[in-house]
Amino acid sequence: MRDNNEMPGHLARRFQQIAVAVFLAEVSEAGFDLTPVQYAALASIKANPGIDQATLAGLIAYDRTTITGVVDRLVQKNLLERRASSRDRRARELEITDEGKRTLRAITPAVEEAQRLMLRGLSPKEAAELMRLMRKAIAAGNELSRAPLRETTG
Amino acid sequence: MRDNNEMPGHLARRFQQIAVAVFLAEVSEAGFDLTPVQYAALASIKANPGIDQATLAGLIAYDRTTITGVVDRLVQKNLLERRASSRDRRARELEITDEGKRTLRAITPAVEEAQRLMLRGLSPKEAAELMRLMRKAIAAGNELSRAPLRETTG
DNA sequence: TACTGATAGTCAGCATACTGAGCAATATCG
DNA sequence: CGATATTGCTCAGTATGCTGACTATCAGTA
Repeated sequence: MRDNNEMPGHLARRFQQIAVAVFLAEVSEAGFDLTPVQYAALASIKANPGIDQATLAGLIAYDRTTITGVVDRLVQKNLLERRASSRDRRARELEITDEGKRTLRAITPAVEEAQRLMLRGLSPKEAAELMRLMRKAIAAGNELSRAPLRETTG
Repeated sequence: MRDNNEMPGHLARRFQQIAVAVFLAEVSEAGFDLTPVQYAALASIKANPGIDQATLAGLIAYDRTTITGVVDRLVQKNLLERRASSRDRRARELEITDEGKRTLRAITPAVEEAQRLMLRGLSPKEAAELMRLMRKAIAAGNELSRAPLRETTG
């Protein structure tokens, strides 16, 4: 069998596994209980008030069915409000609450530290190169997953 | 907010998301129903007959509790046998079945093609560099997840 | 041998992620 | 306008992955 270390799929999973562990550890240490996708959703909603779930899903490249549950839990935690859209009665408009904004501000240093920590084995130049190569591979494969990135907000 | 494209955690998740989608698509097209972890487990057990679950988990860097379910499903599909160890009555020895060997052989080209496809946006040199950098980052963060890689078979 | 600690496996519970299906509402085109 | 296609969201079902707890067993030691 081919060595796992020669399988990009294995390396991708492993790197992401560590990234998630580092994220949760830093966030937990800072006194918060927020997952990576919950953070990404919260930040995107703050930057795009009133965004609907489908557009949000496209912005952070998550499946719509996953976003339903994520938003459920953020609403449960009083970090988000979900209300019916007036323009399109199928859609749900998402708005961050004051508590959501406070949480986002307070948690950001831990998130930044986590991003730094997950690359701690690399020099700054290597870290930049890793990110460039991941971006390039991702761009080429964007349409291959069910949840591609969609850059448009409208 | 920092751009998602500047967050290594986001890029890691996205790359892995595409890697899994490509893997499942290729394997499905080849007529099989096997997930990445199921493939990794099957291949490791073939290479290490009679391995116990904890050692297997260490070899492919999965959590023990995840491996329990994975092995359950592989046994269900008649690709594995799980039996009590004679040396250590806590342990379960894992053995690949003939059908498991046939499946592994038949599925390998699809798996190789998936590994190639998930890097299709990169030149060979870039692909090699991406893998080197992921390996380096992973090595530095190995102990940060609950399921670190353990290279020993004994 | 009795005690203590570590290890192998499982389980309950939770949160992603996916497939496929379904409903309601909107957009499009004849 | 009316039929059709598309879109936004949700749900059921399945499979990872994790935390924390539990049982059974083993290993080391007083």
